[in-house]
Amino acid sequence: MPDMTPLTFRILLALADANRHGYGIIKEIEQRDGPEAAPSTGAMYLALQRMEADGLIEEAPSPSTADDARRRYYALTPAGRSEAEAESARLAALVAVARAKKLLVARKA
Amino acid sequence: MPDMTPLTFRILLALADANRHGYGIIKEIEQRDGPEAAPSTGAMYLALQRMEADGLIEEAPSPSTADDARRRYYALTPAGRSEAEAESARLAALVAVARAKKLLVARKA
DNA sequence: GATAGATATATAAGTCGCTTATATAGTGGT
DNA sequence: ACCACTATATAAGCGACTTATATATCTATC
Repeated sequence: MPDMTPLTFRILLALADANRHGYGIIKEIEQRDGPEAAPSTGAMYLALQRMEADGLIEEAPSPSTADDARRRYYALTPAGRSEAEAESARLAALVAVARAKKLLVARKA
Repeated sequence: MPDMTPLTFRILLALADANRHGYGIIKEIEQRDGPEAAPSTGAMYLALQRMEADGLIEEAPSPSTADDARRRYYALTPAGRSEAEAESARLAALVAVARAKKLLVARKA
């Protein structure tokens, strides 16, 4: 199995510190990386379905009783966290190569 | 335009410090990341064609007169280098988030 | 100088994930 | 009431990758 898609990793990353719902993940990416980087709703909900089927995430209870009933929250499974860690390490290694080849000027990560 | 594909970035990365030919890039990735991470020949040559059409790379002369005549060498264009730098920065930012969310234990990059 | 295995490039068929578009409906502010 | 925003979902189409196949050269060994 080669590496996961960039969107899959971004979703795992978003869920790493808190359970979130699809639309909330989109908004989080939008705030952090700008509106251009935000995935479409179509991509997001298809990705969530696929990731749940793959056992990377699972549905979680709403964090508040007064929450919007439409929201479907997701949490990382142990497998999902493990995959996220593995991909993080792979990306970190890639960034290290980029730095060695002078593609990154300042040490930012 | 969203982000480039992982394969595209790996190719740009491979060409960042030297001109290389398709098969050589595959072997370089295989040595650095293991046999599982190596792209298929089908993916490689299609990617090279696409990237040349997109102006990210261009064909370069053989580095040696005694070289294998079948090899087609490629070099980064200025646009290709610029894109590689931009994607490197994006990935570095992503790795920084992964580190902040405790997905990376040791500082490796 | 024949054979074998690695090297090297290329393309077709099929799969899969993302884009674009559309649909539906609840929520919150004025 | 109205309207924009929030929220999820699915279908059609496209593009990138996988798998498989084809072809040919190079290098080592016998």
